[in-house]
Formats: sequence, structure tokens, C-alpha cells
Amino acid sequence: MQKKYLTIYDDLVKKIQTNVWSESTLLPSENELTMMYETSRETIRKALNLLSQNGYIHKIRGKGSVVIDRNKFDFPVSGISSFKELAESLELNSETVVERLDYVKKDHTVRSKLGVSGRDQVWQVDRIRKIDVEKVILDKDYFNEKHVPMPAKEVCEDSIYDYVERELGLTIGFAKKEIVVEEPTDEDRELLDLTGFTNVVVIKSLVYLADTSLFQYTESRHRPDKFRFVDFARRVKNG
Amino acid sequence: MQKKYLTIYDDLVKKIQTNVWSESTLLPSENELTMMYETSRETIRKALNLLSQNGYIHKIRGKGSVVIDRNKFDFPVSGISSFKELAESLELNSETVVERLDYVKKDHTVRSKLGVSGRDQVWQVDRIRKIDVEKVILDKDYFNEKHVPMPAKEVCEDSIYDYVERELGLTIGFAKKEIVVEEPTDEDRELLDLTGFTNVVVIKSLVYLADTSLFQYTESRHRPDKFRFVDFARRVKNG
DNA sequence: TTGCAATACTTGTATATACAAGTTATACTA
DNA sequence: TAGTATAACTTGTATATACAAGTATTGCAA
Repeated sequence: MQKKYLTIYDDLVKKIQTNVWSESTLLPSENELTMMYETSRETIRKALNLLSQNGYIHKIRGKGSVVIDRNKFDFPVSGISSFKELAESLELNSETVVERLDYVKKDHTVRSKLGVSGRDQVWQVDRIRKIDVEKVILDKDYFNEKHVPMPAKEVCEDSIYDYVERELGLTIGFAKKEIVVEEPTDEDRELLDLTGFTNVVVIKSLVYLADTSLFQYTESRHRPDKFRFVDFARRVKNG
Repeated sequence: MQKKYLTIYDDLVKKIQTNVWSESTLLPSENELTMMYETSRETIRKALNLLSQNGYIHKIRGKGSVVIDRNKFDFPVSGISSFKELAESLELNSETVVERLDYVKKDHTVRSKLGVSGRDQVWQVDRIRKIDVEKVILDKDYFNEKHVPMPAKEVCEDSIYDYVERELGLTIGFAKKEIVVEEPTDEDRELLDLTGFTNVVVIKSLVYLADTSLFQYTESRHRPDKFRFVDFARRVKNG
């Protein structure tokens, strides 16, 4: 059985995107939507709160839900998505090259970042992301072998998240991310098209499974001119 | 009257921060919390969902709410907060210098970004943010005079958001943000301590009031080594 | 016409109940 | 002992009701 509030949310998103309700106009009221979808008001409110969190609408007490122009939320580093999902949704002319795939040495610093102890293995994959033939992103992924066994190279060329979620049946829960600007390493200069650039933007992520076990550390190293981060934020009063 | 689920949320945050429940242990169950706070389960769930959204806990169906180590969510560009609020919460040794405060010319490009028409005025304030005597951030703020009249210079040295929210009684609603990396302008080089740096990180924001009217455009220009953005993200399935 | 009060809307909060779905511990059976 | 079914938990979804609080409209009175 489908979750009712999610199907309503999806339907409302589609209708907003196809301009059934256009920017800065009001959605039907919660009571009207309750009747339209033949459900309860609380279910409608769950769907509307999701729309609000994701920047589709803004709710005003006493008035209604105003449609927001979410124009071009292009490159959402916000949220957890794989490069493949991203490239597909943006219809980019992209390509992935696996540069390296093997186990890391016992003294590697990522072992402490991943919190692995003793003889547990950590494997590493370096991938170059091309957009329109230019090498613009270097992804360095480190996985805890205990949770995610090292796959074949072909899997890395496709989507590791597909492998983790579909093949291994694991559920990804949440991630902590950090964005900083660094000077390029020798490796960056060797593997990316960096001529003329003196910085790289680095997104460092710790990714956790739904059972809160840490399984992945990633550094996504971007050429600065191809980097863009878009965010939607609500004001919270700290009283 | 206080909102019950918010006071419970605040109380739970405090208890997590003071290690009443430590990392990766389970919170009391929803039913137990319901009794502890003498309220209904739905009210407890509202508070817990807030904790989850803000990265304090992770809920697992059938098990409970696991406490997450939210270690050093330092420089939250995520969310809308003023530099003053930020500096205070981080206890930084900071200072603000107002470099410029006047009306912008009729042909200025920000007029279209703010969507002002005809003879409406737009005013501008340029502020340098010092951290430990170093000039590391240049904030360029543009306001629609119709919503926010130009204040005295002293207000800009303190906090414009205080002025907007307290003095004018306006309510800030939401913001769209974009982070990009650019080459420094002549102005950046003149006003910031940029020797040795060839890039600046720019956070461009459009800020809206609670009634969805656009009132502010901001460019916050950071020296790359002092820039850090931390984020918490949950995995959403797009099935 | 203008101003104001009443009214009919809107969304927000709090509560209660029922059942579904996932996890863990218990106790029983082979 | 090992395995399995059961029961007793956990969180998730859906519904209903009541009232609070903010907004817009209506209509009446000066």
C-alpha cells in the first residue's frame, strides 16, 4: 500500500511544476484539498509541510500556501544523491572514469575517519567525472569493507549507490557534509583539467546507514568554475 | 502561552548537549516521553521530528531514536542568521566596519534582481567583517527601500536583522542561496586581506519576508581559507 | 463615504484512537 | 540445543475533533 501523504505530495509537486498553480498564487485551502483528495486534513498537512520544507510553497497562517518560484535548483549538493542520479536529472553529457580501485594501506588516515579498528579492511575508489569531455570532478570514495564489500570495476563506473541499495539491500540514512576550498594536490593537477585554476572546492562527507553505522567517507574535489551549491533556508527564531 | 512541542524540543536539545543521553544510545520511547512530559504522543513526535531534521537524532522504526554526534556544526551558512548572531554564538573576536552606505544608481543591476520598478529606491551597505583583526569577509547588502528604509550607520555596525525584525516589526520568511567561487574584483582586493589568494567564495542570497515579498539581495564574499560550510542531509528515495 | 465590529474564512496546536509495520525478547517445540 | 512461533515492545500512518490565532470580507452605523 502506498503512503497517502507521499502520493499527494508527488501529485502537488507535479501540478506546481506544470503551472497548474503558478508562482505567488495561493494553493487551495487545506479543507478544499482534504475534499479533493478524499482524505483527512492532517494527511494534507503532512504533504504541505513537505512542500514547504523543499521550497515549493510558503505557508502563511490565516491566508494560505503561496507557491514559490523555485527556479533552477540546479546542482543540489544539498541532500544525498549520487553523481549518476544528478547527471540523469540534469541531462548532462557526462562520463565516469575509474582511475583506481583497491584496498587502502593499514596506516591510511581515512581509517580513523571511518572509525575502523583492527584488521577490518577499507577499500578506495577514485573516479574522474567528465562533463562535456572536460575532467572537472575527482571523487575519492572510501568504504568500510565490513558493510560494503568491494565490487567490480563496472559497478563503480555505473553507480555505487545502486549497488549498495539494490544489490546489497542496505538503506542509506544520513550524511554530514563540509565544504571547504583547498589548494590542488599533485593528484588533482594530474587528474583534472586545472590549467589556470589555483583552488579546488572540496566536499567532504561522512555517510551513515539507516542503522546509524558509518560506512563511507568521500572527498568530492571540484574545479571551482564548475562548482555551484544551491540552498533553500527558512528563518528560525532563536528566542 | 508557549508552544508545547517547542519547549519539549528545546529541553531535549539541552539534554542531548549536556550528555543526559550520550551518542549512539537510544532516547526514551515516544510513549515514555509522552508520560514524562505529560502530553500526547503526537506532540512528542513533533518535537522528535524537529530533532531529526536538525541532525540531533535518527529515528529507526521498531527500535527508537538514536542520538547522533553532531560534532562541531561550526559555521552554519545553512539557515538564515546574521553575522552578529553567528559571531556571538561562536564567541569570535569580531568587528564590523561600514565601508559604504547610500542609495544605488537607477541603472544598477541589482534593481532587476530585487525586482523593483519605476521610482522605488534601493539602498546599499558594504561591510567588512574582521575576525582577529584580519579582514576576511566583505558583505554587500542591497535593500528595497519600500520594505526597509535606510537606517543610520550605527544600525549597520550592529545588526540590520535586529533593525528589520525588532524595530520595523517585519518577519523574515525564507531565503534562496547560491555558493560559487569567483575571481576577486578590484574592490575585493582593496577591502579584504587577500594577499596570496586568487579566489573568493561568494554566497549570493535572495531574502524574502514572511508575506513572500522580496526585500534583500546579498553577496557575502569570503576569503577561501576562512570559508567553511557544514550541512546535514538525509537520504531521500526517489522511487 | 468612512470606520469599525462581527463573521467567515485561513492555518497552527493539542489531543485521542486505531491499526500497520518493524524490532527484540520470550517461551515453547522439535 | 537449535530453531521457530509468539508476544511485547518500538515507530509510522491515517483519521477525527476541538480550539487558538491570524486574515479577509461583509455589513452596519456614524
